[in-house]
Amino acid sequence: MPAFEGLSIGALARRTGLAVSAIRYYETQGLITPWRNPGGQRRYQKADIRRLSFVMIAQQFGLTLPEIRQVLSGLPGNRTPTPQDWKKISKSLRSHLDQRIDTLTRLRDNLDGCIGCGCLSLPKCALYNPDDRAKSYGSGPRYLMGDAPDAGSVE
Amino acid sequence: MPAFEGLSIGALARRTGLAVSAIRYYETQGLITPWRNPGGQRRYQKADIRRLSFVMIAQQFGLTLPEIRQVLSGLPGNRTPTPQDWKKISKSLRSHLDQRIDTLTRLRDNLDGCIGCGCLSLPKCALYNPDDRAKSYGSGPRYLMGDAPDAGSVE
DNA sequence: GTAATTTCTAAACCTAACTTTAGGTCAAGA
DNA sequence: TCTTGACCTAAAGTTAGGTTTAGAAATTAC
Repeated sequence: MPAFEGLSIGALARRTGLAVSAIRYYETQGLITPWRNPGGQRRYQKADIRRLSFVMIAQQFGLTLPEIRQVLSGLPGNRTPTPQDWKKISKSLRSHLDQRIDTLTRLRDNLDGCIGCGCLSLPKCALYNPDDRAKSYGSGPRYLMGDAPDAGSVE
Repeated sequence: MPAFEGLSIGALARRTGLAVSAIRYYETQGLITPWRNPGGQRRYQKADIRRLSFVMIAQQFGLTLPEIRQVLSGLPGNRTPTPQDWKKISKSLRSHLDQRIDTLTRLRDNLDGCIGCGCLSLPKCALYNPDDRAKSYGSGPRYLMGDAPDAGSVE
């Protein structure tokens, strides 16, 4: 059996279902690091199939590429990852996912409260300034669904 | 009490916490429709505060602007929406949210299965081709997390 | 030994959801 | 009235996550 010469980028693309251009792009983002053959073409380890599959799964879970890079940095750099290694970082994925589910569930419950109580216009509405507001909206508090405290009713 | 002359875009921005530029952008996307004063400046109804708040909430829930436009089209066009109207379209938001939570929960359970059984490299891994794969990856099935059926083990 | 594929790089292009900029107008207050 | 701040339009810029294009070099297939 001949020495393993590495997968070409096209072969890796076929094995993962990714586009060749996407694989090159992931390289620029530090998600995968091929070596080059004498002609300058990229060559990949078989373990990179699994690595890219992990990237795809993590993306379905809503992680950004920088986040995925962070998670992948939990893999050993000096050897091919074992199933135990993958198990470990999969758990880190899982906690990401748990958080997102919690957030959405909390938002849903808040929305239910608003539907139930008809308070859609009140500053004390449960939707007001939930923890999950990502942005900071400039200075001072903001009142979702309608009214500032001093503003009377919405027409 | 003088007639209500409408809110300026700046006033609306202050009341909702949105940037003026965002409100103008939402107009191009058909999410809000101001009228113009004699000088050509935009003027908004007070009910538009609630409308934009709804947009912001729906965005937190992960809807795109076209989707939000669709949901908002459930509001009456000929009169100011009542609390009942808002309640109705909030329920439509809720079903969006339920779907997303279901999808994520299913993905999480699949991931758990993979962590538990150590099958991360198997084509029969629960992560293989879940219903939630958004894209179609070209021709034929794809094998996530590593191996094609004929491919031997990943190194 | 050719011809057909693949791959290479660099740069431009794409969508979503906005923001920023430039140059000019409108409105409100002292 | 004058001046400042708010507003106007159009166009270009921004970020994420890629794709497309162009022209050249490497590989593979026959």
